[in-house]
Amino acid sequence: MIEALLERLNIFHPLSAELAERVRSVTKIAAYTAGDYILKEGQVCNKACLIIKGLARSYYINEDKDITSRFMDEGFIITSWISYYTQQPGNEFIEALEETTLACINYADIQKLYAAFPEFNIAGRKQAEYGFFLAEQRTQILRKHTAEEKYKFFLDNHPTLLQRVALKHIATYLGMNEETLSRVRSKFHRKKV
Amino acid sequence: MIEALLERLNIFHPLSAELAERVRSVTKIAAYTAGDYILKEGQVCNKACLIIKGLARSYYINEDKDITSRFMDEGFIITSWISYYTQQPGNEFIEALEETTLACINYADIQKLYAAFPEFNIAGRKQAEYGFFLAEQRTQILRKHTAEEKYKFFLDNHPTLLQRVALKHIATYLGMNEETLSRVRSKFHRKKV
DNA sequence: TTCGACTCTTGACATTTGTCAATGGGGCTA
DNA sequence: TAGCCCCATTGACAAATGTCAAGAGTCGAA
Repeated sequence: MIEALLERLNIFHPLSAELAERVRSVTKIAAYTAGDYILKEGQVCNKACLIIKGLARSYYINEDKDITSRFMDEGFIITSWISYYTQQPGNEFIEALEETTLACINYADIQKLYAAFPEFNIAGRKQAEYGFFLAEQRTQILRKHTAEEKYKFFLDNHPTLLQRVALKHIATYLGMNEETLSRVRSKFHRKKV
Repeated sequence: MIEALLERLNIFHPLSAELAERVRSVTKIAAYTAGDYILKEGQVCNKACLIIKGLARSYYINEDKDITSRFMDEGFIITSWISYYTQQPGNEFIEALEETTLACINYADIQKLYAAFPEFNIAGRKQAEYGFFLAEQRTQILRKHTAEEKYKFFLDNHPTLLQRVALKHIATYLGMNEETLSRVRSKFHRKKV
């Protein structure tokens, strides 16, 4: 399991044997079943986790409503970034949507790795750059004007998620409600036939 | 001028004399007046620039409409991140809104610095982490439901920009049109008095 | 000063999206 | 199999936002 994490880091920058050993020693494997919480509102996100297998969803509560902020699947690194970056309690929940296995490292251990192994900052930089890139992509979807454009963008960018995720969560991810998404879909698919 | 950039990098991680000298040698100062383009649609964003002084706005065209994606002022590092990260042509314009001075380094030179000075990755990591953080913050504004919530969030998070930026640009930044923002403002300020 | 360009505001109306309520289907459990 | 819960869909109506058009104020150039 931990080897998946090491492989991933190796792609960013080859790890020395010593660094690999140190990473191995601080990584913890965690398993969740559908519906389990990986992080709760009000907690500090004090770890970063690679998804080995499974699917998770982050969301927050706004005026009693559950708003999905991200979907994360295999190969993705889970954090609630604002809370992780500031090390302050955040407002996001992260929930497993399927049987999910994670490889996690604590925030404090990650900082120690950065300090002890300067080259580990190369992997850290590339991961942060990639996270930034994904965040900018997510922003694009919210800037689309109409519900139909948003749905189309979602289909283009996350073709596999439609099968794995409840529509009501996709709706809040796209910034609309369940019923609007349902109407857009029926209109959209009628058009295509 | 270049010293401002070095100071900024020093905060992230103290630069060796050699690295500082190298940074100095690849940094170029550029000046723009209000209305000048710093980047145009279709170009590859091949540099990162610290704003020494001034204010800039990034935007893109969607169905003949100009949609503001970010405002950037003193101390901010300008990139069009998706284009910079992928080194592919992007769809963003970046425009100076005031007399603006930048300290710029080319993408290729930045990569060389990362390769030649591993500790430079510490600064790069921290900058990317911070950019990621800001991107997540910007996303929050777009997830607010009503025009009034969005305007309130903008006032709380960018109190100084209101004086420096045309309202029509703030409107598209918040995902609404000029008239809606105008109505929200008149309602909002009536309430407060 | 006068003209024109631009920004911001306001009104009337159209369109889109949200809300509330009801219905049907699928899957799980007793 | 019956009953239940959850999900997705649909309809009728309400609310929010967009569109189009007009007008007032500011600024700078001729």
